[in-house]
Amino acid sequence: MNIQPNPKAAILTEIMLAVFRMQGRLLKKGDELVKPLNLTSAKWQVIGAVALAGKPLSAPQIAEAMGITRQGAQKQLNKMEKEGFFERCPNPYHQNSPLYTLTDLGIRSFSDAMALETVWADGLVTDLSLQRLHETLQTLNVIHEQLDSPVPKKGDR
Amino acid sequence: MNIQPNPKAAILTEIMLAVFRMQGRLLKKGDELVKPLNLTSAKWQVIGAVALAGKPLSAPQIAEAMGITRQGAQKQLNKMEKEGFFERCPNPYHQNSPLYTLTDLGIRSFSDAMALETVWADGLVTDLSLQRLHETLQTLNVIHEQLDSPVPKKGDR
DNA sequence: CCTTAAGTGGAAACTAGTTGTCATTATGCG
DNA sequence: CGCATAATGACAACTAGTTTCCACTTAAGG
Repeated sequence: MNIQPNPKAAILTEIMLAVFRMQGRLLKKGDELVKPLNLTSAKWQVIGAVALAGKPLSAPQIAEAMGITRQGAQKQLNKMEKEGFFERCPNPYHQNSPLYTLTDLGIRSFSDAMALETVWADGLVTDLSLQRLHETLQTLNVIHEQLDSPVPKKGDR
Repeated sequence: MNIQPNPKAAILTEIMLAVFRMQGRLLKKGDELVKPLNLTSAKWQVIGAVALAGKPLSAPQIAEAMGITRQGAQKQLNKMEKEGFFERCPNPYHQNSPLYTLTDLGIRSFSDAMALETVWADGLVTDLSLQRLHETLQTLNVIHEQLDSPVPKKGDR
């Protein structure tokens, strides 16, 4: 099963696979969690981006906060505006690029989702120490930063 | 920024966000890495599932190994058969459900991808200890197992 | 046997994201 | 001011997965 010579690289491979598995599971669980609020994981993330910014954002700003393309964010925004989670308000710096504000419904949905998520998360971490969680987060962040650097060529090591 | 009362749950939330960010980055990097082999991350994963099993698998078996639905796996398989990575061979136990074998091209693609991945992974883990990586993997696995249990009700804690 | 339930492939509609193109709207520089 | 360039929204086509339905095979029970 383990064909890779470097044991650290082998574990990293398993971490990558764990990340894939977790992502799928998290999205599914998230969808279930916020379904009563008429939300999906994706919509929840859009609302979260604006709520955490604490001010109206344009579509490209939301995209950047979420780490997706501006077209992807725009798609969700167009739907969510019709569903009443957001309102457009004029952007003083760009007439063609409105800012998106959370409506009352949007604000309420976010705080409801946050409440659900807190209860859920509490139940997941009982077996793990704070120290352990900290280290894990830090490790993931280190790997994530490394992912920004280019793929090394064969002669580079 | 941190509105959650339980510090462990708050860190877990950040771990979840880190997992989302990493998943996106990993897929993008994976696509770049195996593009010279005429592969994508998704196809690489399908090939990997069969290669690691060491024997031909049916579509539902591949789906289970990958953690996706059988229809999702079938879609990739139908495409990849046309592209010459797989061959169908008759399933003695189910005439309607062929087994998928890697062709020479499929086998070669997998080992080439593995070689590329090893070089890449080596470069990502130089800053991290084996111990640290082990603990991270273990933590992720604990969280993943917890994700299988149902969302706790308000009275459960 | 026959019938029923489970497993399977195929196809369609859907979610969520991507890339690419086009027209319009800023922005900055000469 | 005017013009090249960047930013933006709209739209279309694509990837990768999901759910849902239908039809056919297989397995198990009476």
